[in-house]
Amino acid sequence: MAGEVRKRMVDGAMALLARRGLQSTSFSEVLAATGAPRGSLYHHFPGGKDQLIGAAVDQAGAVLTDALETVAGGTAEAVVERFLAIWRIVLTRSQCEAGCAVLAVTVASGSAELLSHATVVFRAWRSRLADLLEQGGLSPAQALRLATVLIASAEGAVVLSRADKSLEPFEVVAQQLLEQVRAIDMRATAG
Amino acid sequence: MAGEVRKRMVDGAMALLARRGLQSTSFSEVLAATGAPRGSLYHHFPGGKDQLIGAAVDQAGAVLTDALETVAGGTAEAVVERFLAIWRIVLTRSQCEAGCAVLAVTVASGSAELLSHATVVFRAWRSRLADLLEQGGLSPAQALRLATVLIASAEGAVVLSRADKSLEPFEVVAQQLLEQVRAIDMRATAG
DNA sequence: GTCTATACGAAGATAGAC
DNA sequence: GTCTATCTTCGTATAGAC
Repeated sequence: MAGEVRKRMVDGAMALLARRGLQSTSFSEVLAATGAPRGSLYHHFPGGKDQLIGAAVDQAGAVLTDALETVAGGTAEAVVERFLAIWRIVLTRSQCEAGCAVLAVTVASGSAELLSHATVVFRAWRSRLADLLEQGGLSPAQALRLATVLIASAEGAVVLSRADKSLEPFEVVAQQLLEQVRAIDMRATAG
Repeated sequence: MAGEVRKRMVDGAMALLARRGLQSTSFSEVLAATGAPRGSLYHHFPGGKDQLIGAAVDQAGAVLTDALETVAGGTAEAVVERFLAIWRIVLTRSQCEAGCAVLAVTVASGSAELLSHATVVFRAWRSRLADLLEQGGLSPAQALRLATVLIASAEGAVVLSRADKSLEPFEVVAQQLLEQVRAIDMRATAG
């Protein structure tokens, strides 16, 4: 297939971004991690590294939104649980050595164009999460607020757990977020 | 003074880490940003770049804990407000282009030794914040939980605001954190 | 304690053969 | 579409004069 090698490269870049940051996500590392041929790099990515990283950020965005679709139509609590579960998997699978590729690019972005990819992905997450939470019973305003808090808290919690090499900070934050959505649900049900 | 040049270098490294990440915090950039003499680098930091970055992370930790001391003895709400105000200043002063130096190192750490500096700083923040919140009226367990949530949420919110080039995501999260500490306070007062 | 010069390697990017 | 070879730039690190 035509896009086979390209996909391997994007996957590799995404994984490296999440684990080691923008600096270490070099062409050599991507090729070593994927076994992709070096000669294909500028064939698939004539724009060079920025194009490869941009594609990796976009894909990281799509992977998460896709993973969220399994709870479309569920309760707000189920949406929060699903979102947290995704990040918990990232941490556990990597022994707390990997995190978010989009965050990694945001805090180390060399070019404005690359940063704009991260901007778009975060906005898309926020927007989709808000939709799902609204479907789950929250008011539009509540849904948008909670979506923002959810992304910020989870991203920060993942960083703390990486620094601590322990799930504990993440679980403390996860617990708090679940209590929060339950409290909103209760108020909505009561009101 | 003996430590004058060294301090300028650490300050410059800290600022660059917060704004552009670990990759762009090169010796050349640090020297260009500080006007410090190149010949002094390995005199003050025989351990090379890791030692300089390690010192910058340590100092970033100290800067925040120092800034928190002004609310020692205040209410839990005042502690939260102060912590948020510190990050708000980082964002506003930089037009949302700077964030946390410790986070930057955590997600791009090249060496285990460097990561351990970040580990220590995050733990120190958490511990000191929990102390202050406990002094402000929270139970020890509540204080530790809120300190963790506070750091995670603020760190994540700063990243979102950087990606969005807008204070809005940060303010949404800040509002939520303030409501949270007020709710705990009320329960404590009522109970 | 500071300076200049330089060695060394890594990374991004390009050229041209196959 | 892939490969090898190479060029340039940059960043870390060292040496040795002042």
